[in-house]
Amino acid sequence: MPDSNDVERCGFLFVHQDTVRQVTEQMPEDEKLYDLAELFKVFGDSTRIKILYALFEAELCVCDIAQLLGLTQSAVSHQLRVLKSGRLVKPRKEGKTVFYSLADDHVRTLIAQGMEHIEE
Amino acid sequence: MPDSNDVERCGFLFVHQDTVRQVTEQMPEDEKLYDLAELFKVFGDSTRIKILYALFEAELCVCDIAQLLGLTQSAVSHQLRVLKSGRLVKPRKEGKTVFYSLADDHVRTLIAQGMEHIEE
DNA sequence: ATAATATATGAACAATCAATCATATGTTTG
DNA sequence: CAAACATATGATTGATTGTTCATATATTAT
Repeated sequence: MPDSNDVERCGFLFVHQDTVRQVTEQMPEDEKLYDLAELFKVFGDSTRIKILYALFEAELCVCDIAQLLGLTQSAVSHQLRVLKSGRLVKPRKEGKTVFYSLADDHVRTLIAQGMEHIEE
Repeated sequence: MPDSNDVERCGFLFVHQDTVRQVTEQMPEDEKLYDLAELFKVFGDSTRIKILYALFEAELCVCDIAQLLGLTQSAVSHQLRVLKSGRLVKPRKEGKTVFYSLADDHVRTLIAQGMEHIEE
């Protein structure tokens, strides 16, 4: 029987205060959860995934990527902007050309982990 | 100077046929890339991220999650449906109550990796 | 059987987003 | 300087998405 500290709703929640406290305590702050969702959102588009995969093997310029994936230059540029603001790719300017490469190894790791889940 | 096999566009692409071949060869099939994007899309919402975090510590029923996160039962149910179809959570029915828990460890790993990227 | 409870589902609406088109910026070449 | 080229950006549009509200389904209790 729940004691006076317990708020009984749907028969379960708050029946075990310690579990609730544990869940609440380990929950990161809202802003972090929001940022995390934003990060995954960047991965959540097949065009951007393709661009990242293309950059797995080589540094490529915008035009290269567009040709390789059969996309318009504009579409690629817009998506690179998203990837860049998520710090997943980084640009290197060389004259009028801009080469993009993966920003760090988290990109590879995350995609690899995702693939594992898909393929299991 | 590019040889006859090279198609010169924007000055770079197809200048090095081997790089292009390498990029093309390691690129997974379109359907897999699409599925991968779909998976990340599931992680790409702060409500769903919150639900997953709540399930890190404990198996919870729909009503528990709703109360814990200050959401309506309907909203939670709709999102659990998305998480379930992405095989990120699994239900366990007990009478009229349905308890949800994380489907496997990829969820934890992926979120942990994402957090690393956010926090660096 | 009826009421109460927990969850699921369908329709509707506002918000977000990716692609497109047109154009701007910036760099090199003649 | 003007033309050509690589990339970036802004506006628009069709499509997708998360929440809400109302209701349906399923299980338990009276």
